[in-house]
Amino acid sequence: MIKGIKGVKDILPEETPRWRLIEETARQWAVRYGFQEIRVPIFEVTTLFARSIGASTDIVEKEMYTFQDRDGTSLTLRPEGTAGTVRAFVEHNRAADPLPQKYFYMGPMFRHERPQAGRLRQFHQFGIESLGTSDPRADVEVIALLWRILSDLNLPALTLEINNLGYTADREAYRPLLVSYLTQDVERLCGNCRRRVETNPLRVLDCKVPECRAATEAAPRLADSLSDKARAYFADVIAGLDSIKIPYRLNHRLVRGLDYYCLTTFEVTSTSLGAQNAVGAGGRYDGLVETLGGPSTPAVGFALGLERMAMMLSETAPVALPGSTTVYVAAFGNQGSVTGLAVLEELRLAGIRAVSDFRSGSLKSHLRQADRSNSRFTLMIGDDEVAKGAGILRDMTTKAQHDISLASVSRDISSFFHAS
RNA sequence: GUGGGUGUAGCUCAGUUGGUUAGAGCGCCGGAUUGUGGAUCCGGAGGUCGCGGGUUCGAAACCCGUCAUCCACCCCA
Repeated sequence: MIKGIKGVKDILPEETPRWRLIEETARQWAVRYGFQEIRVPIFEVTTLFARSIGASTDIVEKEMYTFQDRDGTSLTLRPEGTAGTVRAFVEHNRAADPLPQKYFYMGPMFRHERPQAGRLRQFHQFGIESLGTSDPRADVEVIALLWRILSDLNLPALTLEINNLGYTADREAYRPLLVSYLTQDVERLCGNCRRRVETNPLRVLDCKVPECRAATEAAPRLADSLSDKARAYFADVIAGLDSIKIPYRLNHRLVRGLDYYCLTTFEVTSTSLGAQNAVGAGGRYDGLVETLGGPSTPAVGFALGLERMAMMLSETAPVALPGSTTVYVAAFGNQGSVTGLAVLEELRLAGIRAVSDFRSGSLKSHLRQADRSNSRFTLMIGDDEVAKGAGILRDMTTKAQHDISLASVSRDISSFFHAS
């Protein structure tokens, strides 16, 4: 038997209503906030991701699905959505468009990681990018949208954490301070963090290993190295969140994994998720557009993990199953079967939801299927009915039965619906 | 990449210190006087016991390997 690929899941019909609810809620809120949908390719030239996400990140170093095209160029299945969106923005010179550029997207992402609860190799994200606005209110708007989507779905036990990473220059100034502090006694750090001191010292701050947390407790804080401009910007973001009553918690340890973030970073986690507890996260990335060859363009955005949302949704609200079918056509016997097929089609053309189980030969088994399919009515058509030119419409709850002329089924049934 | 748990019917799981044709519940199909559903009763279909070796007179069970899956580390949405 050919099986699906490790870490790649099927979303079966029982689950799709839940997914639709999530997707439609996200889409609806994004549109309400003035975002427009963009659809970008699922694979891109490898250098796009290497350059935007950061060459020394785990994603680029060991998690990308990279392969060669026939002409030898290196292509990669997108591990996240921002790079492709920004590439499209630059490529189509959207910066020249005077309107605020606010996009949302959703779709599959790919990362070669070890599968775990809430972590898959093909997973789905809903993301938004607000391009061209450096006003703190743009940050607030983005965070508000994120919070609204999650709250609207009633997802449990959510916490929004926010931090200020400052400008690149601020981090440049802070980095040596932190490094010299950390190198004082490297022995206290976990193996990973010892390496990080060299490669990406800021990441040491949000290491979960208790020893590392203790070691960094008294470390110099990025907040103290921030420029006045960065502080002022962040203060405005905070004030904005307060004014529209978005609950948040400051977390000076919050350092995002992707290289392109600056100033505002944020993350929403839930305690109901297990180890992979981030539902959504994002931040400002003012330098990225320029890095990718576009004009200097400020930007903020976030991404939501759809399967993590789906996990949480199943705990709280069981989503209604697909709406019940309306008419079950029970066609049996030689003449009945032939007529039934035509009637079935006619009902559908008339906009009526109609089903039938072609395996059933007896009226009894048809009725069982009708019951199982949750149909409100069953239209019974046997040879006798064909001879009479009238089928029998049975209301499955009241068991009342009425003759329906086969010559004008769809019209007669429609009027019958309105009557009942 | 590392560690631990689990692999028996479509699903959830039993299977006693290794012992005959491997079971249950649910689901599925059929029947209970000839064309009327859900309940009940009866019957039926469906399993290479993940796979490959090994130990044994005998393995679903014990040993080794392997694969899959889940959870955790790591990392992240």
